[in-house]
Amino acid sequence: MARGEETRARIMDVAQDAVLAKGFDATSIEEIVAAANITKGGFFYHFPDKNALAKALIERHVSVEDELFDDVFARARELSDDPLQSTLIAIKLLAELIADMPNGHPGCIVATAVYQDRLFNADVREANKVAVLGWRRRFRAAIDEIVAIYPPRDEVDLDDLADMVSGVIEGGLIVSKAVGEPDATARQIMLLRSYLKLLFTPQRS
Amino acid sequence: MARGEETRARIMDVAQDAVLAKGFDATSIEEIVAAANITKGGFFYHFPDKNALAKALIERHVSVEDELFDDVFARARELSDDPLQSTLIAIKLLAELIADMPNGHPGCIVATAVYQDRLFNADVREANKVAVLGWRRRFRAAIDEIVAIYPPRDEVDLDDLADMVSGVIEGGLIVSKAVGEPDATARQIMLLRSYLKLLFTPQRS
DNA sequence: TGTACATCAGTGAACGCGCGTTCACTGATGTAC
DNA sequence: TGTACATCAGTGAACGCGCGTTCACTGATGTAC
Repeated sequence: MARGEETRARIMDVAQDAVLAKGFDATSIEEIVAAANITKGGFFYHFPDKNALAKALIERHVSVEDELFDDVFARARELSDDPLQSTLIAIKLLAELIADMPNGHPGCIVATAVYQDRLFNADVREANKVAVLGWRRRFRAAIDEIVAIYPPRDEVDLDDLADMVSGVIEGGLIVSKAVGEPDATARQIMLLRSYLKLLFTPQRS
Repeated sequence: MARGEETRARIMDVAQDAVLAKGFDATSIEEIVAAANITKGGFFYHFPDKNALAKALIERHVSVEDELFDDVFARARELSDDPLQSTLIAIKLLAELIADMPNGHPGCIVATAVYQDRLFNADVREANKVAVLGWRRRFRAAIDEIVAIYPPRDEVDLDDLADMVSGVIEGGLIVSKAVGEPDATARQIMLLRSYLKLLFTPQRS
């Protein structure tokens, strides 16, 4: 990594921790640079203003999650050729990944941005929207493959069903953090898996 | 309403709108008192400090939601004696209530508090935890009634299932706000209803 | 290979503004006798 | 019924601190000839 890139990443790492714990406005540049061992001037060398940091955090978060989803679905595909089975496997792998995080998943930057959107300019809000729509497209594609073989056993809108993946994760994180049960998120994801199983598994008889 | 109570409620109303849109730290007392037509001194007559406002907002939000849930489940119970049917009706009523909100549901104070919990003292975090555990207890009671008659068709933990109600609503709000589709939350709630239907409806044959 | 210059990745001091909180005070309403 | 006093529901000015941002500067590394 180039000389400056390493510092930039360190700034974003400490900023992300703080933003997830206190929100964006309450996270001061002062404390970020202290934790990252640089000066304020150094911060403004990497980011023109505080809003640019928010945008960078969202975009990095999304690309990290995208890689994670790509990885999980690819591994699942290797384990089964059936689209329903491989999706169920992927969701289980995802739950296991989240369950294995030592102090629980740290939370989702997108969620914090949604509840602080009047702080940000249109750029940041757009990045947030694009992120969630990207997840919808991704999961919708997996669902389309399933539906082509297994007709759903209840009337559902497939985009809504795709959104449910993001929704259950986001909601699971909130419940998990509120009650202080780090693995609650993973268990919520397993319930979503149970739903997909019931919805698409053909009726025996 | 007593003379001071009306002012206190007005402070909380304007504060809640601002907190849901910008987060707690970014919501200044200055702007709250401007919107509520009082002076800063007036604010500190009603709340010893800003943390007390947060706690009051959470507690009021929870009691409002509790009343709403009580109402919805009571109305559903009148429409069916069967615990499964009445729960499915209650969830549908809930979705309709949220769908009918003009600009979408404004969001959940509990969610904002979870993602800003380092701002608050233990009091506020405890109020938040109590809120979510209260919802768990409430929905768990409804589920227990169902399970007594209809065995679940997949292996699920009933507390997790109870948490799923809060989770799907919280997650639905985030997705809804992120993509700018006010009725997305209601549609997510209907998917949860679909899950409960599939999970508990006895197999035909 | 050496030298001159440009760029990179910061430092460190200064700025003005808005924030949460305090406090002495006030005018309207309620209560005791 | 009138008066004295207490309480309620605020006002308004002041405070000190920390914030985001700017800017002139610097030392280390890279590049051209």
